[in-house]
Amino acid sequence: MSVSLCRAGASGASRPSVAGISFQNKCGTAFQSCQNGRVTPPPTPKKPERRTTPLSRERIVDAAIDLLDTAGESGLTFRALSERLATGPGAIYWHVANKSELLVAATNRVVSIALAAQKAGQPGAIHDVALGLYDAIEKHPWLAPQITAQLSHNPTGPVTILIFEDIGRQVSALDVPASSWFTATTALMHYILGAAGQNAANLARARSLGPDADRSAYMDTVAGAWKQLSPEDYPFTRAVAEQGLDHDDRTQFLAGIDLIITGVTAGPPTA
Amino acid sequence: MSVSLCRAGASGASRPSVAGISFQNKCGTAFQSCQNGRVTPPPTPKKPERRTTPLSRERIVDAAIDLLDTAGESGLTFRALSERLATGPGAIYWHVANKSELLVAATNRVVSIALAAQKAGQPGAIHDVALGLYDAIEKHPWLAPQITAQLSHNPTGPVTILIFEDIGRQVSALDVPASSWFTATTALMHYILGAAGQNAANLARARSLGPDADRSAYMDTVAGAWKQLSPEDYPFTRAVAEQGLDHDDRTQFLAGIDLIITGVTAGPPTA
DNA sequence: ACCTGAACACCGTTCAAGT
DNA sequence: ACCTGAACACCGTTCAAGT
Repeated sequence: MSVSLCRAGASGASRPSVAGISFQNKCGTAFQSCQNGRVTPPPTPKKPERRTTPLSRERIVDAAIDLLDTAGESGLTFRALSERLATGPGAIYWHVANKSELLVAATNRVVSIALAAQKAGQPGAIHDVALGLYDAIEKHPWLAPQITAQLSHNPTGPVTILIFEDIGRQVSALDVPASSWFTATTALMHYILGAAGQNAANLARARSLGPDADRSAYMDTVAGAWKQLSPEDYPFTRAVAEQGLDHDDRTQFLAGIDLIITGVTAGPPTA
Repeated sequence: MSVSLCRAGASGASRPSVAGISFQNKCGTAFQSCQNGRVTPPPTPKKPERRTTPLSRERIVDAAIDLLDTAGESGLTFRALSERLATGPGAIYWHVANKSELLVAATNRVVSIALAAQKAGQPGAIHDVALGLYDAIEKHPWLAPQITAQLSHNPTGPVTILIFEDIGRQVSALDVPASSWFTATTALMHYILGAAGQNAANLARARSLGPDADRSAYMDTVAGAWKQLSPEDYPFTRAVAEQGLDHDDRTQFLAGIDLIITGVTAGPPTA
């Protein structure tokens, strides 16, 4: 009964200990530090001497998302975070158990908002869900790796179920037998996360090459690199580079979605 | 002309500076440390006083893969690595530029071997490629996150091209227009990495729950957790849990592959 | 040419001490 | 109840010094 210290256990409600799954796998993921010399420091609001509003889990998660967006995965640090919140690093641990939990909360927040945006059950609803995630991932480049990691580390966790449920609901609205629901939802989910993550990374890298270079210029660069490959060893990659990489990322993305949906509705080829 | 120090620049050949792509994004990824208390220390061979064979890039990569396999992503440390190699941490930097490059080399090695195993151009060849990657990822649970990260960080890097080329070659052998090659290859690639990564993580977690619990028992646990969800909020996930999660991971995996292939060969639904 | 190992600048996390 | 900030046990990486 008597728990010695409340700590982040107070936030236990948002971390359901679902049915016999023990959370012994408390590893989160983080990108290793990336010392690039001059990364223009984000315009910190002059470090207010002491914070006026009290700390809260919500404010911490807000700040974490902000830091992630502006400074990347390696930018989220308890020290940087506490500086931005005008506290010591220890203070954060009162509201959040550890970095892993913070990352889960941040991911959960962003994904929830992204999925709440779209309407349900209409034709084209799969496109809506897919694009909702696509846009969120483009806006938050750290999101795709995070989601993937949380899918792996905690298949019964909130993020996993949020996404699985949302995509799956659209799949079940399709006219397909229930036996193929799982396969279809899984395939869509992995494609969406993979392709959207790839796109977000491309975009980020395109930007880092200078503000003048846009995405399509960058894609040309990639195609250019591929064209240098030896034709004997890499005939396919060269051929694809030759026909040029698609410059409209969204139609390219949706083409993949439609491909999978076609496969779902067409049914198995042999059986 | 005169390069002051050779260092890992000697290994520059394996790190092609492809066509105008500057490698300023030298971030790799690493899981944060996971202090689980008692992780049975791997049976280190009694720490030989001093190594007899000289260090080499190859031996370092070997040891890195070994460490990754036995101690996980967080287990790969320059200190742990140098201990296993009976050196100081600094010695490794003579043969390898940094941790990122080491991770790329390890990934490249494992992927190369996995893809070299299967025969080309036969019917069912896509299954062979897919299962080759699937098995490698199952054997090396750190592989899927690594491949994904390298896909994102370096789309013209060796790992990316190796996989893209191999899958794509099978796609181009299918009877489909070249215009759909890219979409099909991309969809297959993301599905394979996502699904195989998920499976590897499940397997690892199943094992960590005790050697008695096997994979299918673990899947039952997941399904059990899903059944606890509220029927109003999560009708789909509950329905899927109700019909039970597939216990044969490989057929489940291949079902997804076939679904995508069906979509490819059936052509676009509307256009 | 290759290796050594102390040192540096970071991390996440803890915890006695304050209010 | 909530916060502070020094301290701990790590990291990756560097580099003068050795052979």
